[in-house]
Amino acid sequence: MESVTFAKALADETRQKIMNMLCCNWLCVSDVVDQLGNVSQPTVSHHLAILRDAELVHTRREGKKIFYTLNQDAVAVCCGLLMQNFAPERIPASSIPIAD
Amino acid sequence: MESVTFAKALADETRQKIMNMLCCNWLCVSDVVDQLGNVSQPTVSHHLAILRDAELVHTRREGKKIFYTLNQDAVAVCCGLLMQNFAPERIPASSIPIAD
DNA sequence: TTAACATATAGACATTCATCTATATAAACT
DNA sequence: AGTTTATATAGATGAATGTCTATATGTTAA
Repeated sequence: MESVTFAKALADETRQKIMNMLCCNWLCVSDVVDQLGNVSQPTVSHHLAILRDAELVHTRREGKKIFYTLNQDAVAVCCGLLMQNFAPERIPASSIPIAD
Repeated sequence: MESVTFAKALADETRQKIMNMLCCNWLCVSDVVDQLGNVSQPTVSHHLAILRDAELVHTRREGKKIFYTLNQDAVAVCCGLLMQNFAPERIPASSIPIAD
């Protein structure tokens, strides 16, 4: 089930902090480590790997550094899925396709 | 952080199955147990308690039975929060309030 | 007031998970 | 080639979590 993977990726405070940092920004691993301040580099790499496996980040290599940014499209799709599954009566009728 | 509680509540397949059953339906605990088929009654009660603590279900007592249904408003609010936090560039401009 | 039924709680157990230290891999520079 | 820098992986450890059985709580009926 796809939405479980998504939920598990979000189910940790440190990971959500990282996602916030990567939202609209490209940061390398050491930047994330510095901005968090209280988590080791391997732990950050571990969290990034979970986000990568869930396809919630984009990656780019630049020399020794590897940059990450949040994949907002994936987040939007997953949130849409959650809405369809768990809040179908709160989706505006205008956004529901007309059957033929 | 509120969105972590939400994500944790969703971060289990059995719990998402239960949420699906309770979406648009009022079911009592034993109904959920029967429909799941492979989980004990205390386990179902445990999952329902987690959903209740996260305020994701409504509850109603009827004699010996206690009925649950999904709180779709809460789901919609939480999904909206996730979108704002993690997909702000995918929110249609029309839905962004105009500053004054 | 017992008995039966529905749900919740307590305690135990195995698994998952977040974190750390130590080390491996990979790239750039001298 | 060897050193430095950046990131990933391996292994260990404690905490959190999902599940079960046994039992307590609460409600209805005889």
